[in-house]
Parts: sequence; structure tokens; C-alpha cells
Amino acid sequence: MRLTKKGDYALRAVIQLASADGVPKSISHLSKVGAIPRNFAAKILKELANAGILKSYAGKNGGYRLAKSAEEISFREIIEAVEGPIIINRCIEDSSDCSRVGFCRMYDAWMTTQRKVVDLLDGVRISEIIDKKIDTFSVG
Amino acid sequence: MRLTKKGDYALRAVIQLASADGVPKSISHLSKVGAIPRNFAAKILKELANAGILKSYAGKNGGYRLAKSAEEISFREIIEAVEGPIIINRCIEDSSDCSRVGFCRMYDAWMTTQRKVVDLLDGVRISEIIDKKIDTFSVG
DNA sequence: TCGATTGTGTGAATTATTTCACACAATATT
DNA sequence: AATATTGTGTGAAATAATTCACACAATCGA
Repeated sequence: MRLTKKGDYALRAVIQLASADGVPKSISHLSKVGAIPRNFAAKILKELANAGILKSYAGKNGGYRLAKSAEEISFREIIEAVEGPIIINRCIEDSSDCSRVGFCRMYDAWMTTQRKVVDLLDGVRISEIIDKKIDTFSVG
Repeated sequence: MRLTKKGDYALRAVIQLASADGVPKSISHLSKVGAIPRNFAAKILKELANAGILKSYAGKNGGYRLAKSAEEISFREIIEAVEGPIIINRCIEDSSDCSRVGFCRMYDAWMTTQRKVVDLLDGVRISEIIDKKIDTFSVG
């Protein structure tokens, strides 16, 4: 019932890039400034790019930048990109996993709760974080 | 970002007991009917009792029953009883864990989101599940 | 072409979760 | 009181998930 470090790292990186004005930032830089282990950062950034949140540029002066505007990127999108779909209870994901299919009275309740939580996280946009400018500088 | 099996099991047991009209049900029975490994069930039920959600009765014909009404028991309460406090992001729980304390722009956003999620889960009451009577019988 | 950069795949280390065993304490029924 | 039944508490084995390192391939810019 908590965000993994991977998800946290992903958020940090995206926040960082949202403040970069479209200039690509390298894995090493994002790793350093976000306190993310280098190779783990590489894997995470790659996944964010696969999800269409970031865009990668290879070669010198390359790196990652946002693939769309900060208004269009939500907490949910980032979290799901690296952690997989937000599934509040397994039974929603794969009911074959549950021997009680068909007569479990919890299913509807979970479906409803699930949707509410996802909507909630979908409502939190990266732009909201960025707008709260803090003079201390950088690190998302 | 998902409920553990332990939390799921806890919910099942409570739902089951909420339909038992105050008659104590044994660990073995709850284990069987809820498809919960026996000793794991014992541990979970004990924790629910410690949290004041259930009440235990030793001896023959003993077992567990609700300690209060189904209206007073929420998803949040049950989940927190067995999984510990719902902490959506570690930094909220223990900021010393984060090297970025003081200049991280995410903290406020997490605090707000955290509160919303907890409120949401607190709003889901066991009675809601029970009220949706299903003829198929039992197992929460 | 050279050097800096990203992409990929494997797997190990670490941590968390899940499961269970075992010995003991408490209670109710007879 | 005896006995069967229930819960209590500790801990540890088994599994699964998470986190990260390493090595090398591919790509771009100058």
C-alpha cells in the first residue's frame, strides 16, 4: 500500500525534467541531482520513455526531456509507467487468482475504491508541483 | 501500490464475521471459509483483535467476533491494523530516509494525496459490503 | 572516426511478504 | 478436575518483489 522507491525515483526525474525547459538531461545528471542510483535511473528513464512520458536523445548532448507538457502528465501516469497498473487489490487484476470468484461480496467495493484512488492520482499533475517555485533550486 | 495478501485476508475475515450475527467463529472455520492459511489467519485475527476490531473468546465454542458494529469499521482501519499505517510515500513516514529533505518540491503534494487516499479508504465501511446481500451465501 | 551518450539484457544482492511450525496459555463443557 | 477446544506469541523458512550493478551494443555530434 505504498509507492515503491522506483515510483518515487520516477517522479523525481520527471519533476526535474519539467523544470529543464526542454533541454535534454543525461542519465548521470538526473541520477546525481535526484539521488537515484545510476543504473536504476537508466532503467526507469527508459520505461518512462516507453510510456511516452519522456523522449530520449542518444549521442552527445543527448539525454531525456519531457515528451509532452507538464499539464498533461499525472502522478498516475508516471507511477503506472514504472510500477505497472495501479491495482489496489489483486482480485481486480486477475480474478482467477482468487478461489472465491463469483460469490465474493468485496469485488464491487474494490472496483469502486480502485477507480477513486486512480482518479485521485490522475488528478495530480506535474505542473502543480512545478508551479510552486522554490528558490532553493532544483531537485524535484 | 497494492494491498498485500495479508490485508486482503483480513478484510475477508472481517466481512465474514460481520455476517455472523455476533456468534464467535473459530480460526479454523474462518481459515477454511476464507481460503486463508490456518496459522497466518491466527496471526491476522490476533492483530485485528489488538486493534480493537475483533474480540476473541477462548475455550470450546469460542473464536472471534466483531468488537463493534459494521458501520464503525472501515477498510482503512482493517488495512492499517495488519499492514501498519498507510504511508503512500516513504518520505512522509520518515523524512530522514530522504537526502533531499528541505528542498524537495514533492513533499506537500504527497501529504495532500496521502490524506485524500486515507480519507477515501476510511469512507468505505464494512456495513456497505454486508448490506449488498447476495443469495449465493457466505464468504466475504 | 572518436568520445560521449543512451539502450538492453542478465543476474545478484537486498528487502519484503507470505507462510507455517511449535510450544504455551486460557476457557468452556462435562 | 479432566479434557477437548480455543487463542497467544515467537520466530523462522520459503517465496516473491524490489533494487541495483555490470557489461556491452547502438547511436549521435563534432
